[in-house]
Amino acid sequence: MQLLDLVGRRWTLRILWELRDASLSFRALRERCDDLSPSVLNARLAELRDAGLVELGDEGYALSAEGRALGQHLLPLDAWARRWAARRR
Amino acid sequence: MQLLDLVGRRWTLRILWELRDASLSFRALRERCDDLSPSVLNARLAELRDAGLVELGDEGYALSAEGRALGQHLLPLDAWARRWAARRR
DNA sequence: GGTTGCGCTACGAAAACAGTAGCGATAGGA
DNA sequence: TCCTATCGCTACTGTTTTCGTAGCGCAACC
Repeated sequence: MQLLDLVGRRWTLRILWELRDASLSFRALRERCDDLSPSVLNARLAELRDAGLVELGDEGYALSAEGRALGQHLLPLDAWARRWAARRR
Repeated sequence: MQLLDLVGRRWTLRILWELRDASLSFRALRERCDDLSPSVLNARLAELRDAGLVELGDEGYALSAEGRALGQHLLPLDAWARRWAARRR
């Protein structure tokens, strides 16, 4: 799947995840992502904006309609991940 | 989510994806993944085995029961990804 | 004994990422 | 008007990760 080319890179999924239920400014987003380098954050945001999944509005960065749709499909994955994480400690 | 630490790295999702419906030998898996370096493949496989998602059997590498469960949750994501990829060309 | 395929390692070169400082723009208050 | 604060973002150096390639040790087969 071509989604892997986009999402199979460091920070990409994390950024989508952090934006899942709120708009965040560049700096706030950076803090949420363990203070990753602004250069990398900017590169990922450019890719995600280019892919039409994220957009920059008045209230900062937010998921687009498509980004939210993708986020919805991530939720069951998260539910599974939580059970998996709990199981393997 | 902690799954991101594992899956949010290059090749990890791709490897799971290639194993989704068949066992593959180390070398066959390597070919499917655009001939990625064996060192990286080995590192990812070690992580995935450590996470209990992949195991090495007589027929090569294959998803474990948990790995298959995760794969199931990837299918709707793939369906969405296909539509998304078609939409944005 | 030679060939074939297996999982895997070693190592130098290239690319990605981290860490930190700071720019230009905008807005608000003294 | 100047100071301060915050915004998105760039620049630059050093470390870490990944790539690319060669090849090892092992087993099976002829």
